[in-house]
Amino acid sequence: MPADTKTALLNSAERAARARGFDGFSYADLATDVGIRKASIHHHFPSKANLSVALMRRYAEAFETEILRIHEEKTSGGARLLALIDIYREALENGKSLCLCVSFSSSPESLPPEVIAQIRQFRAMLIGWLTKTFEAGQTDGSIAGVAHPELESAAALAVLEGAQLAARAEEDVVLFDMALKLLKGRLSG
Amino acid sequence: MPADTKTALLNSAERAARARGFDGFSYADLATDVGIRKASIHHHFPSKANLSVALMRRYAEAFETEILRIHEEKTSGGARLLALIDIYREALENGKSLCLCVSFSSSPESLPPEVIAQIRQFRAMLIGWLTKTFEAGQTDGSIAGVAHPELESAAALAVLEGAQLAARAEEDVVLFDMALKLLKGRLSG
DNA sequence: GATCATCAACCTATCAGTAGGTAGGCGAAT
DNA sequence: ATTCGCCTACCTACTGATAGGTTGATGATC
Repeated sequence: MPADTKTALLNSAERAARARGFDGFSYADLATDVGIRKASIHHHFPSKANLSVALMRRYAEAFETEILRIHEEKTSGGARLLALIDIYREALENGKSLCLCVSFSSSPESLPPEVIAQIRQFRAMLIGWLTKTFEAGQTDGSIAGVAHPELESAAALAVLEGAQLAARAEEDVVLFDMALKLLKGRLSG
Repeated sequence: MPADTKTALLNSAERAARARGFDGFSYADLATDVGIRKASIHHHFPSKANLSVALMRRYAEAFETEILRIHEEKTSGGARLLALIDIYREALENGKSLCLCVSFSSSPESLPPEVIAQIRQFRAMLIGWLTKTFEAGQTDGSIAGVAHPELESAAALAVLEGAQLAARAEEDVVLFDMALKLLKGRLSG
């Protein structure tokens, strides 16, 4: 669809990676999906490692933009956290897909060190945002029972990612909802 | 080491699957590791799908035995939960390995439906055990702030699995410890 | 007690398929 | 005239899997 082939390749690769993992799609799949020849992909992304870096960079940038937008749009910590939970739930697409970070985290041995560094940086950024969010929720009372914002954020991210993994494996979004129910029960505002 | 070649294959495959994922090892790898020819593996496990089923069955049985043992050895809910957390932490092997369930959950598309069913059953069993454990901790006061044991257990399992995934991806066991710190802080006895 | 069939366990050799990647050429746009 | 985007045509490496054969042990039969 996009006039830009490179973007079309990134879109196709991201969809595939999130649904079937980084090892779960090939240049042949991409070529078929986008409508060019397999070898032509190498013109845009010389290697699959190269593609993975571009994929992760685009994803991290888009994600950061989105949570900064949430931070501006929503005023309470509780509302912000709920919005993030919704992002992870939507990314599941009824148990058929993961967010790219979880997908890539599932097969680190297939990724170049550069992507591992990107993943580390992405998670650190997200933990930072979450810590601010829990602090806000602690102050404004929109998240119940917060004593240690930093520990809460580490636990919350693990729940989000773990719940997504389980829900996708069993193709049942209820597993995600069950795992998040406790946290959501603490939110208001 | 084991006189039994089949057991040696299972051991090698489990180690490989937990370290590099189910797609991360081949019959060739197994053959080299165990010291027989690649084709001979098919004598014991006709297909890789077949092997995955055997792997998951053995794992689930061993795991269930272990948590039943914990249930008998430890008297308080808090002590039992702590023992389970330790199992997951040990399985990480300093960020180089996952428990088999998380590893398999990372690549469901490579596994036969039978294994997906085994995974579902395994998680249900574990959730059941965890719910009992949170109930015990609620009653005996060894786990603080328990209001909904079933929701606690779903969240706890997600944290354990998510924390393991992240810690392995970044090869840093501190990520696991951080994610579990909040829960561990609620335990006593 | 020697022969015989059966079996598990393993072998060599090879299969078709797919992976990511490369070389070199062609046409259109700048 | 050069660069860009894409092509055809390949390549090497490796995947899981198969066919068919060898070995040695076991147990029954004569």
